[in-house]
Amino acid sequence: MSDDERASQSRTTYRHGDLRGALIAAGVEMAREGGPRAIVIREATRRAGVSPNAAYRHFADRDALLKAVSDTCLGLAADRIEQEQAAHPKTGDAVADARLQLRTVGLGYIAFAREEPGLFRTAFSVPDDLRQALSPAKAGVNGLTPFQLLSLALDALVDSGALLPARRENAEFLAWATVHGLGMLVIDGPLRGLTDPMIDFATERLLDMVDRGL
Amino acid sequence: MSDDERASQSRTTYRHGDLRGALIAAGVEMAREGGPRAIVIREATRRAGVSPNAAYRHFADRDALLKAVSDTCLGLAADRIEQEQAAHPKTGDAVADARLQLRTVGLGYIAFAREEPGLFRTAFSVPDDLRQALSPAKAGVNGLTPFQLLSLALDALVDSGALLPARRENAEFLAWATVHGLGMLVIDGPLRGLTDPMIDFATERLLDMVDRGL
DNA sequence: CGCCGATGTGTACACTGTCCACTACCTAGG
DNA sequence: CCTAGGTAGTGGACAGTGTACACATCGGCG
Repeated sequence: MSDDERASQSRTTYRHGDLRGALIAAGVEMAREGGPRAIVIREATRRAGVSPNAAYRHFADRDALLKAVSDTCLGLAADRIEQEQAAHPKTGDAVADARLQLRTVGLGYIAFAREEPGLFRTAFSVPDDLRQALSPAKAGVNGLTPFQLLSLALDALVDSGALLPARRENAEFLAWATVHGLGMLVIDGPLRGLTDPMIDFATERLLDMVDRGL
Repeated sequence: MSDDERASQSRTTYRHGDLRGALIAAGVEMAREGGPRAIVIREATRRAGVSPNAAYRHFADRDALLKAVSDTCLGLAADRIEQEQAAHPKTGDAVADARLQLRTVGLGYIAFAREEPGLFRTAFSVPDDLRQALSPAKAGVNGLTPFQLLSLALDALVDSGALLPARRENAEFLAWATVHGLGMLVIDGPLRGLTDPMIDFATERLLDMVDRGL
């Protein structure tokens, strides 16, 4: 019987084993269904089979738990982006590949927002800062954060010659803002009622716009 | 002594006069400082000088109040956009004016996000739908919603010949998503730490991108 | 004038975040 | 091997929240 198994059912030991991780996992699950507002300390401890106050050994307060869950969600976003990139193999043409790499970042990002709106909203429900955009806590399984994946794509674009170095600086902001906005508007902004094909189409046009306008 | 004055201090009448409006106003004030999460029924009733349950005569639950406050915030955003437009008088050149009109929508939108982050977040904290984007509840003092202001700007762009009609369809989504994303990232996303000039610069570049890429 | 529907009050309950004192356990040092 | 001390989890308590239910008050309409 592994530690995980022991932790998930009624445990026999006094110590939990990985309560911090269990609380975050519970938080992710609640966020998946109800967004950031659904993250509730007492419910998380209940799911971890532990008394409410045990959470305070690992998180200063609810906001600290929310922050940890939010970081985890960003990591999941990174995973989704990488999954999209894996689904679009390179062709060998450096320029085309670089442009595709940037496009897949956007596609994966939007896909994550649409597939996991609760997690997406949670990821951005907590004030952040550029200095922390590279924090390993926000990274996916491959150790890269969404911001890093975007930066890499833009670097590749410059390397291939498809983007002038003068236009490279801070291009992250433009690309990110564009795609982020679409994600937000699609999941609970005015674009919510749109059919899937319509969203697909809008996504393509948006990415075209970035491609052309960057 | 006006109704407003009577309502704001300890009232003498049993009836409040405009409790619904007072609760929304209180909600806006709380949202201004603490965002959507700070909107609290009991506190709103306290500020209105009324018992907690009185709110339930006017709102089904907290979410209903939140929704009403959110709509009001959208109206305030519309006002801020119109203010920006008023600050950029027309030149007489139809093409230049149309492009400026679109740009001022973006500028006003971002300005609102930066000046009133709490209200901005509140405006988009409630799931919405395109069918309600024109609802008068979301309109500013001139009766237009932000969405309508954007649509008008795009129409002007087509009329002036600066935008091909084929590209007009659903262009709202692209323009809105772009600017909305920047707003979100600036107020509590990774772009938060940026200095004002940096944000100004990013805004200009973003609007250039839309102008070029639409 | 009297009644009735709309508006506000009072009481109550379940639930939350979080503080405090306490307990069970693990482990390093003798 | 035993003990001291820190770490992790428990139990009880409190203030504050959303909200249901029954009741009080009042303005306007017949």
